[in-house]
Amino acid sequence: MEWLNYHHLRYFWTVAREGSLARAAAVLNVSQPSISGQIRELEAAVGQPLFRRQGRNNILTETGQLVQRYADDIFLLGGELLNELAAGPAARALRVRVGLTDSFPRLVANEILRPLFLPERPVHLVCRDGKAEDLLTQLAAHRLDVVLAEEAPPGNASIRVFDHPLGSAPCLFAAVDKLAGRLRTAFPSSLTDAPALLPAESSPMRRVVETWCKVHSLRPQVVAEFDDPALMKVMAAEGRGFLVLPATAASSALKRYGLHVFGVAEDCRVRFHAYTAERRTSHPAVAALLASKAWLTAEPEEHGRPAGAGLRSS
Amino acid sequence: MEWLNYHHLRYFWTVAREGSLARAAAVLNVSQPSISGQIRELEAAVGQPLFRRQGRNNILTETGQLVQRYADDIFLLGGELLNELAAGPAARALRVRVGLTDSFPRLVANEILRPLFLPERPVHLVCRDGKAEDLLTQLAAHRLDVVLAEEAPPGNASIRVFDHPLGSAPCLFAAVDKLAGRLRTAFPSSLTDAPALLPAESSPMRRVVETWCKVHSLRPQVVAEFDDPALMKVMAAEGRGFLVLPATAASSALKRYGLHVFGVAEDCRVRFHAYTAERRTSHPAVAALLASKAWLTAEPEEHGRPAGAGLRSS
DNA sequence: TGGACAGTTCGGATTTCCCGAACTAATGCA
DNA sequence: TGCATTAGTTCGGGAAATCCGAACTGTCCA
Repeated sequence: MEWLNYHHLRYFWTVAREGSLARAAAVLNVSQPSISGQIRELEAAVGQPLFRRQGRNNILTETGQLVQRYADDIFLLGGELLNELAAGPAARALRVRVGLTDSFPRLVANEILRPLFLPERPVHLVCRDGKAEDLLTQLAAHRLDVVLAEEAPPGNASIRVFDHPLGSAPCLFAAVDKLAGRLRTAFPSSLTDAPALLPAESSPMRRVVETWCKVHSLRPQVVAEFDDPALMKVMAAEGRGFLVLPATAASSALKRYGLHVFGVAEDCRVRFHAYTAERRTSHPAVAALLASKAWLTAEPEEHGRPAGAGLRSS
Repeated sequence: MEWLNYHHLRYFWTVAREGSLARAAAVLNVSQPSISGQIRELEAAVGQPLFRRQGRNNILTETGQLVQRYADDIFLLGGELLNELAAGPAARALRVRVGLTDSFPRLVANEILRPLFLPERPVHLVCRDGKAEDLLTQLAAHRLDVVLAEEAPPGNASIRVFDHPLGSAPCLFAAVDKLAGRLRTAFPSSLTDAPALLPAESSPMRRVVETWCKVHSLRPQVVAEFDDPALMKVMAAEGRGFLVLPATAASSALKRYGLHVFGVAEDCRVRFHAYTAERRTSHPAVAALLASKAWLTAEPEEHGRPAGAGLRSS
């Protein structure tokens, strides 16, 4: 027996519930012999009797009870599905499946995803983490609706992906009060030899910062590097070094960990991208997400308008 | 649409998983047109498209995703059922469904049920509480294998039940140390005006005790009565009164609550009964249960062999 | 612009399912 | 004890579903 015959199973299940063939026949709008035959077939497939005749009524064998318990669940699910379908698509929560690259800043994601929560319709958000490569595979297989990343999608891939740049944010430099005070003067050159807590080598954020440092001839002392941004912030709160954050939505994180901004690098920008599998997504919530970029500091037309302790690229 | 067509659903599900009609056709050993047709029928039944053609491949619509999630669960269950059936009945845990009347002493039940745990085969015990009447209905409907009660089954019932007396146990009288010491002397006449914690009016245990008291012209002061034996014991531990327990397996309860036996009434016995729906049960574990009565104090041939502070019936 | 690929439509064959009629077994009542 | 009643089975023929191959349509890629 390769597959369960759900038709037979449904007849069996009805008989088990109703307690007799005759009643089941009435419920199913079908004649007794039909049911009798179908149950015989199911028993043949299972290889064991499901009912035992006890005088004039049928009682379930042990195997029958087992089958009944499964059938209960199976047909309960089927009923639920029908209910949901009958309710119509408008009543259902709109499902949005978002992939986040591991290094994608969580607070930025929070801001980007804000417009998903449309007023018209309840939303069911599914967030999956993963490496960019895996997420792209899932996107192509339509198991994700959109992927958020910090880079443009790799060109080499055989997978077809459409890129939607969401803009960029300048980097903030932050640390505990004491360290921040020391580094604030003469920023950014004060970073040389300053203790740094950086994202892991593999992350785009790290590459951006490294490049920027090289351009400005800065050589901070790397104290630690992290895959996990939360751990990084905890360490920063302990005063072990400064860290670099995208400006977007950084304030709540800073407050939470008691950190203070001591510099902004307008010309050191992280970029945020959304990938979709189709050029024009048909998913209304994703469309809303791509349309609304109000949350982001617009990319400046030209470099070098220092803000606060910002600086001009050479 | 009254019922989900699980045949159509399975085809749909396979296509959704495999990603294409052609691959699904190969997996299902069936031609493309068959699948195409079946899916069309499912879509007609659902009233909404499940797939949307995107260039040369099919992707799931929102509704399609919903259906897929349900189908995942449904066919997972079906697969599990087949696995269990293939493993054969010997490997499965033997399911025993026992009904306990609300007032049935839990510790006695524990002793009675001990022989269920057969060495040969794993057991899955299901214990249900309820009023005797409800339990009998369930027994008749073969939703229980055996019911444990403290009385013979009511004769009036139209339901056919077979009674298996399991024997009886004498009543113990227990209380906290201090109270027990006071009541031990001149037991049982010391019970008159002593503070009593008794089971609820409705329970057989209560009736047995009441009758016994009447026969011996004892009039304890009823302080409280309980449906819940655990609460009764807690109160007893507080020293609010004495309580009455069946002798069987009482020791652990007494130790747990710091209570001491100050009297035994050999002629005040609670009886234990098992009911089954058939005269000779075909359920091996239940048969084992009925066969083994070693746990019980045998009913004495004649009354009045005082044990400890026991007494002779007048 | 044509060939390869993926899926659909169509008519006819096959399998499964279903029904009514007749039959068997257990129960209940006289 | 015997007969009516209830519950289920067996057995044909007929209806419905499912299935297949062949021909057709649309998309992609070279």
